Amino acid sequence: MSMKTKVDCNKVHYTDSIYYELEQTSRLMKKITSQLFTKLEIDITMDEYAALDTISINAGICQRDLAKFILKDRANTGRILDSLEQKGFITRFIDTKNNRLVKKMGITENGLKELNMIDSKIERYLKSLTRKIDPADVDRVQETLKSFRIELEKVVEINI
Amino acid sequence: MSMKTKVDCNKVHYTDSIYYELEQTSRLMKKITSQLFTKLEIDITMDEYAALDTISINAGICQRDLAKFILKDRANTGRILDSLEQKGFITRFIDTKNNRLVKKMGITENGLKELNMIDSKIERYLKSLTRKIDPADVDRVQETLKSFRIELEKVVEINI
DNA sequence: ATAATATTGTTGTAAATGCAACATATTTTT
DNA sequence: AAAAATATGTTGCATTTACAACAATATTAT
Repeated sequence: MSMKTKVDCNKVHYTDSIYYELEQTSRLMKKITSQLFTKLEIDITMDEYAALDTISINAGICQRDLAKFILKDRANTGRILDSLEQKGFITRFIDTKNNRLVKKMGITENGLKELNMIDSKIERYLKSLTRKIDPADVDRVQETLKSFRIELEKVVEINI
Repeated sequence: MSMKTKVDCNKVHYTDSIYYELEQTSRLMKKITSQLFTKLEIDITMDEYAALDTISINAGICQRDLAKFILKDRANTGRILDSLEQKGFITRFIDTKNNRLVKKMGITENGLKELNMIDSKIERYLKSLTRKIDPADVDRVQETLKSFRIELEKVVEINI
């Protein structure tokens, strides 16, 4: 056996790493959710849905803080909010935060209705995805991912 | 305590689900890796890197099969390969698979050199990301993610 | 045999995304 | 007080992406 072959056999590949596994799984999950939204004729995007849910939890949040939550830049966060506002699911108002003028927002009655409607529509579909996995494993993965994400947040340069 | 408040407190939010945790962690990881590629002045994209690694493992793979591996559509897979070929990291050649004409590819000497160079450059940076996490947890998460991904692959409609 | 369907790759296009530049207002520095 | 730096949101643009349409070839159905 040549040295070259031996080295190649023992080589650690990026595509076998947890980083790539994470990306692949996430990409698949995103595609499935997107297909679900289309199939169920949900009339907001997945990003809008995530933003709406975040707003429902953090009432009166300003745009930049929301951007940090949803990991989008300020530009695209603004665009997502334009769409949600135009559809009547949120209201935006000028306020101050640390003596600065900011645009805050809140979910509307219709927005809450839409959010609950989507939740109830997708719940059983999403749950069925993990039916083959031990629920304890699911919880453990979520916990570890969260710890991992918190470590990542310390390292990443966020210029939002 | 009003019923409304009680219901809202017990509400299960999408943004607290493992699906969203997965997306958030993956987005952060991608951003960090991208910043690393810029910082280390690596002159191919992350997608090209993943494709190159996949090609190095699956010599003689055709474009469509590669597309399935890297979860891109045929169009963008072709574009990634155009770039890798133009940089001299892969060679493409016409061949047949099941009696069909296909474009197969292989990694070049320079491509392998580039791949190993990138691997050695990023290895310690990536490893340091999980230094606060128990290695056993990392392995377990990767295993569970893989099982999860395999389940997802059964559900998703892949028209590649 | 002819038509319909399937496989593979490419091209075109519209939407999403990130990034830089800008506008406005406030704080900090000199 | 004037200048520089910071915070917040918007606009413009170049890149990425997904999806549909197409071209070429092979298989299957009628």
